[in-house]
Amino acid sequence: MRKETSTNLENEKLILASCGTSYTLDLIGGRWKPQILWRLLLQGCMRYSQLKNSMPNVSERILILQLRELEQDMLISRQVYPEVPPKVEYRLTELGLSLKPVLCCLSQWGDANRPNRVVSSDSEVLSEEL
Amino acid sequence: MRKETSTNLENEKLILASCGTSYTLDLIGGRWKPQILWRLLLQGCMRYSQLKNSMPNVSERILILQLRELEQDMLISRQVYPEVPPKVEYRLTELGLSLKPVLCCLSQWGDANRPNRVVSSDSEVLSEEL
DNA sequence: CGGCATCCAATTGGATACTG
DNA sequence: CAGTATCCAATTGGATGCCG
Repeated sequence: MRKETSTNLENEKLILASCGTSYTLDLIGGRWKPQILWRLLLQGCMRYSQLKNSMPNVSERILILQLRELEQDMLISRQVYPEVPPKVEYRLTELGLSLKPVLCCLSQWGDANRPNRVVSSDSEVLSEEL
Repeated sequence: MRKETSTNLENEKLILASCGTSYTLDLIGGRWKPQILWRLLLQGCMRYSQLKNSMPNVSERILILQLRELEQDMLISRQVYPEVPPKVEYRLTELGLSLKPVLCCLSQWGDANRPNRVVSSDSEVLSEEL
C-alpha cells in the first residue's frame, strides 16, 4: 500500500514540469542562441555573413556550431543557393517561430529584473511589438 | 547623418531583447536549476536532505553549487537553524516566485514540442529520466 | 545533517589559419 | 561567401572522502 498519494502526484507534476523546462532550455540555452533567434525573429531572414557581422564577439566556429544545433533541433532552416559566390540564408522554422512567446517571456523577466538595466522606453516598445 | 534609422532601431531592440533573454537564461539555465526551482515552487520549502534525496542523479557538490548560485542570484533563500543536528531550509524568494510564469512558459512549450513525450500518465517512464 | 576539499573527466568555448 | 581544420583554454560536471 502506498502512502502519500498527493505527494506522488506532486512529484509527477514537478517531474513533468522540470523535464519540459529542461528540454526547452536545452534548445535555446546555448551561449549565442538567444541572439541568433532574436535576430531571425526581427529580421525574418539573414545570410550567414549578416549574422556573422552583426555578432562580432563570436568566432566563426562557434557561430556555425550554434547554427548547426539550432538547425538539427528544427528551430531554424538553412537554405543554400548553388551559385557563385555562395549564398546561404537562415530563417526560423514554424517551430522556431512558435518560440516567440517563450523568448518574449524570458526577455521581459530579464529586462525587468536585471540590475543596472536600461530603463529607456525602448523596452516597452519592444514588449508591445512582440 | 545616419542612414538606416529603422535598422538601428531594430538593432537596439534585438540587443535589449537578447540581453534580457540571456540574463534570465543565465539565472535559471543551470543543469539542475529547473528541477530545484520546480520542487521549491511546488513544495514551498525543503530541507537540504529532502532536495538531495529527491534528486539522486546529482552529486552533492553539484547540488550545493547550484543552490549557491541560486542563492547568490537571490532566487532562493537559505535559512540555517543553529541546532544539533543541523537543519537548513531552502525556499524561493519573492524574486524566485516571480519566475513562476516564466517557468510555466518554458515547461509548456517543452512539453508540447518534446519528441516522444509522455502523453498520458506514465509515471514509470518519468522516473527513469530523473 | 549539511556540507567542503580534492582530484579528475568531459564538455564547451575560442583564436587562428586555411579552402571550394 | 560560407564555411572546415587544428589546436588549445576555460568552464562545467562528477566521484570520493572528510568534517563540525
